Amino acid sequence: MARGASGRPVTIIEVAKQAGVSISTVSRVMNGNHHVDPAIAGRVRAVAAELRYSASPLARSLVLGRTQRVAIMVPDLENPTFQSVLRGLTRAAAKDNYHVLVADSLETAGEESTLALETRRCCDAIVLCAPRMPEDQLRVLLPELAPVVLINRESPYVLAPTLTADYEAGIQPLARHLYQLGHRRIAYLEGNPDSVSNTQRLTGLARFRAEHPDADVAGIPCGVTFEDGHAVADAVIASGATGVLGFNDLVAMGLLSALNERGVRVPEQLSLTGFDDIPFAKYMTPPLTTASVPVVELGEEAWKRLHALLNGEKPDHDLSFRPRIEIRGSTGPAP
Amino acid sequence: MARGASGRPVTIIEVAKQAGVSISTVSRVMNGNHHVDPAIAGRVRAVAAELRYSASPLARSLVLGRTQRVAIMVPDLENPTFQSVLRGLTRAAAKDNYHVLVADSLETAGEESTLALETRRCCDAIVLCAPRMPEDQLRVLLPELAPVVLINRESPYVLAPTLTADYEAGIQPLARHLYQLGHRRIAYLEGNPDSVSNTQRLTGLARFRAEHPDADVAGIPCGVTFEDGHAVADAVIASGATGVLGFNDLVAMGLLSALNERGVRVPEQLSLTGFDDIPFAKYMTPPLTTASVPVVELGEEAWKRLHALLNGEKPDHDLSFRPRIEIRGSTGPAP
DNA sequence: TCATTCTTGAAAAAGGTTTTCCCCACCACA
DNA sequence: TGTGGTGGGGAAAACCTTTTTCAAGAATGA
Repeated sequence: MARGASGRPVTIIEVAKQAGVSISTVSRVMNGNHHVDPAIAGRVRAVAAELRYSASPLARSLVLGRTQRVAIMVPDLENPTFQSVLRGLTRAAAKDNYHVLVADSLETAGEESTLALETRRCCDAIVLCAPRMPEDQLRVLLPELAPVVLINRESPYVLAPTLTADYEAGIQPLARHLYQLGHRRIAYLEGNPDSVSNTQRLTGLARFRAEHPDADVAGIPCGVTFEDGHAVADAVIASGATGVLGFNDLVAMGLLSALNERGVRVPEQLSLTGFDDIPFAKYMTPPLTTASVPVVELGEEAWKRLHALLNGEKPDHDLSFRPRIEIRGSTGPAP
Repeated sequence: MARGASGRPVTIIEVAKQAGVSISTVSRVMNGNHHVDPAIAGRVRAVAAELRYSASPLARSLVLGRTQRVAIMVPDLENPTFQSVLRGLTRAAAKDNYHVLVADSLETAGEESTLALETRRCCDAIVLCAPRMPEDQLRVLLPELAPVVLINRESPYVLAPTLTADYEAGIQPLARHLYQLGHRRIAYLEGNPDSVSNTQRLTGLARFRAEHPDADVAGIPCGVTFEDGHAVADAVIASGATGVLGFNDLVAMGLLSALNERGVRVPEQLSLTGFDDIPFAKYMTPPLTTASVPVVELGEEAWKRLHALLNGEKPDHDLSFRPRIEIRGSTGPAP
């Protein structure tokens, strides 16, 4: 930080003194106010540059009532999905001169509301990813958080811009894809039972089951991480399923890894799908058949809505991204 | 945010009025100052709770001169390495009630200094990852940024806590590992020519060459991403190398993917190593031999030093993590 | 010359808190 | 009863900026 003669950060007062003008004038110049003599403006700017002055964001925030900062709370910063949302948000916000504060709730369900509120106080708005927060808790939280954009879950009670991936719609083409390949015994590796996105997938699978009564779709409790997927390999094998729908790419990759260790060949003996299309999915061996969710764009769209909200404009319509099936090498004809 | 009768956020003044005490007393109570009558303190706390008052972080920051916030600037938020550092930093800082601001410089070399300075002004300290910033630029930047912790590059001129991975030392066991497996024609997929970490690897390889004059180590210009690794497959094959050292796991995985497409079997026809041991490396098929760098801990250690700096304490010694070789399935005997 | 417009300055309010300084009351001791 | 000390509480300064108000002076046009 630029320090003045006093050794402390240089303030607007010193610039004013040095330039021989009033504080008002410096402020007017720095904020692009028109009614100021170009000659004086030039001098002020020169002095400001020489002193390396820039207004204290803190003081500015206080008087302006905005911090040029938004936050995002994610359940797990380790998850590539949220990393991508964060990236999309950060880059989009940066273009409008906003910074992004990141909060990792670590899925500590009890603290999520508190953390969100506390984080929200430091900035102008917040993006909330809380897939497992109980509905009634969300309901009281959201109004306190406004402006807020919700990601990956809807709240029927409160009006907040919401961006989702349509997991219910997305899982069906994957199941149908397996079905068309001849798979009749299908296993679904379940995510967190109390997460919205897991419920949606289950609903989608129920539809699929209704369409295809001859298919047997069995749920296997699993989880959301590599390790979870890795751990259920034996259960999968024991289930006799020939096609497996992973809750997400991570569990699919974990399972794939465990299957390799056990000598089970994919897709010859077992077909496997993921969900999300994280960057690594297409580089697996075999490349993972999955449903792609444009998470980076989700982050960007979140910013658009936040930005609109912050400017008192009406945000764009809610968006539900329809996952797009990406057929790759991890699925093949049923044995 | 809790809003008072006026519709605006409730301030310390309203609490004072409601409790029939002065502003000072409320402040003292809220900050745990001892010299206050327990009865009054109780009343103040009750009123504060009822009004859902909590002090404005902005105003607090202004008067306290600290924001309880630190920043991290990374060259590319898409890179799993920096994601992990961010995660380690965020979680460690959260334990001490600090928030983390994230800035993605996007490797726009020209703007890096400006972005860092601007970001730094919003918070109390910053973690800098700028592997490609020219030395002289870093030299003038660092003093301006203090308190600052440097990640993955040292600056010989300035005293700032520095955390690095010893890429020079780390690449040698990988090369030796290939050598011991009989590989004599070895290719190194180069990262960014102007990045410190690439230079260090080259130095390490020079050492290896000196040790093993009969080994032929050729550099192949590549890059740092999946796509870069994927793109050099033909050049690698044309080089006649039987062992390949990737700049990092990403290029190794990209190359692996391209080799699979071309029917080149790993490790039977070609052995391949990565660097970093990102979470996905061990789930590849075959699992990637690599050198593991504890990036999450790097983020945590960065926080420790930042925290010390912020409290006027002497930070722990600089740390250079010696990468640990992880031998997995992607390397095997030379054909 | 007069009226109008433009530019600048001075001063103050506002934003919300912490902290320093001071005062008052109370207690103990002489 | 007077004095010194102590502990608790209030007033005000400080943090730094933007914005508003008011006034004064200069320049311009009629």
